[in-house]
Amino acid sequence: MTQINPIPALKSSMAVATPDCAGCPIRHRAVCAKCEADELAQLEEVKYYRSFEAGQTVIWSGDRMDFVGSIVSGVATLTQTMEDGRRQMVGLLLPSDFVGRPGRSGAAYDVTATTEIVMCCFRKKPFEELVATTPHIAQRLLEMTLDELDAAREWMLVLGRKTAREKIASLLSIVARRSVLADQASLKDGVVFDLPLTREAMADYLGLTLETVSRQVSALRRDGVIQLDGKRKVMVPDMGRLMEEAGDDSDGGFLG
Amino acid sequence: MTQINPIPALKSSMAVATPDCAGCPIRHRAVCAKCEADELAQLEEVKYYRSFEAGQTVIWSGDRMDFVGSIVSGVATLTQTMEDGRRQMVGLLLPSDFVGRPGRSGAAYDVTATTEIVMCCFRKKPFEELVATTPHIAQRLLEMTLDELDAAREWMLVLGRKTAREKIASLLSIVARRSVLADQASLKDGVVFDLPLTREAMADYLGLTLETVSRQVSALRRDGVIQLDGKRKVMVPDMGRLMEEAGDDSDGGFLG
DNA sequence: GTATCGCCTTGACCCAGATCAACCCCATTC
DNA sequence: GAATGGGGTTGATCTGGGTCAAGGCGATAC
Repeated sequence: MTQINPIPALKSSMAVATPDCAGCPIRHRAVCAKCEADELAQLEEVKYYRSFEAGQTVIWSGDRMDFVGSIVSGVATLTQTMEDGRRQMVGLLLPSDFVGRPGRSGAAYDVTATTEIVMCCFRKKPFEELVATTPHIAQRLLEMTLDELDAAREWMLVLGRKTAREKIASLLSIVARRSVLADQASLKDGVVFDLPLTREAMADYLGLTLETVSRQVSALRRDGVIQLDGKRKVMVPDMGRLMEEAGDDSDGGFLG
Repeated sequence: MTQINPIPALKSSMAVATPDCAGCPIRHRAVCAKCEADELAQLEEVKYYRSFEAGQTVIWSGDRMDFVGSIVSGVATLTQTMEDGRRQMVGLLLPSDFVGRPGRSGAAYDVTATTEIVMCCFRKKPFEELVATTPHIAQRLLEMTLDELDAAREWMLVLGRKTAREKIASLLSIVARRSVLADQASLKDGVVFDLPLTREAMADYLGLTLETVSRQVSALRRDGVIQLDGKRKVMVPDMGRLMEEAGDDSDGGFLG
């Protein structure tokens, strides 16, 4: 079961992204300018990068997990599987998202790369020591975990009470918001992004079948809520409209 | 909207429970024996108790929340509501569960007492200062938040992929496990507990209608998985059977 | 007593989304 | 360029759970 890839040499194509480590939990979502330098000094010796190809499993549920880290680029998913094969995705990991659970020895979910990804990892022991001795780090992790908890609870509403069409719109809306933030693009009139998930992965996230996903995506296209360029490139002419379709009661601060 | 009850004098009937504060995040789920005394000394001056009657709202989503705390006795719920009235419960708060979000100013969900409850509260400012200066506290909170995140993700599987019958069995199984732990009762053959939720509340938790909840509860009774004494008292002759009905792939350490 | 109210149950019917099945599209590979 | 295979679409049909409606039951009020 356990399938740990050897730590790969960085490809030259990654060299641009890695020196700044956009997804590093310490640096990117900065804890504290004052102490950041010291923290990094401590961490550099236990920090390393790993990359995975689309479709590869990063770690299986139940396996020992001797690192924590975050996504630098690409998209990964957290999924749970029942004995009879029913699957539910419980998290979508985009760049800057944290992976791993300080204080826990095993992985609780399957982590799978859905695109090629690069992760910034820290060996778990020294990272935990840092957490134990540096209040700001534990606070920062608490902050990030609370964000994840909010996201999980928002998703409970999606899973429990929304229609298939609203579910699709909710997913597109979330991916659009995150992608756009990353691209620093202005918007309000027209957002374009790549959908990094297959129809099946979308179905697993939304608690639907892939056929229903396909039908509802087609319906949203037919109704002009989205436009498609190929299967994966999505254009949203009016984010407000999309968020209405998602049944959101606010724009989440996305629009002016 | 904002509805804060005056802090009530403790009833004599509570006096038994409160001095030890079973639900206190610092004490009950102890952080560290060594420093506990100091922490408590700091906290006592900002710690107080509040009680609410069944049906009362503790705080509304969006309201300012100037305290954090935990449930000492009784049961409360976290719910989210859409504009059109669809409701999804996103958390069930049992004794020892934490309420509130350090570092956040507003409540994210409606918190409602479903039975009479007693909470142990801390004023938020001083609590946050303690968190900022005491690594163990932040770590303990991180630990508790990770537990909640796991629970939320487990619930995503329930909401997204389980049938109505499995959903009911999952809920009964969770409440049974928590109640029994609290009672220190032995088990393996026969568990009895009170279901602190109306059929409607169960429906809101499970993403079902109250009619479906009623039908499936009846079906589980008819099939001998549970026995009912009145509407709320539940007897489970065989926890293993119940967990099979819930579709759980493990007993969660409950048996054997 | 009986009226009222909140909560629950049960039945009849309906529909959103699942299931089953055929087919399309397009990138690889030989 | 034919074969293969992994996504994706679309249609036909089925069904689990929703919706609507009619009581039941026990507690409190008069």
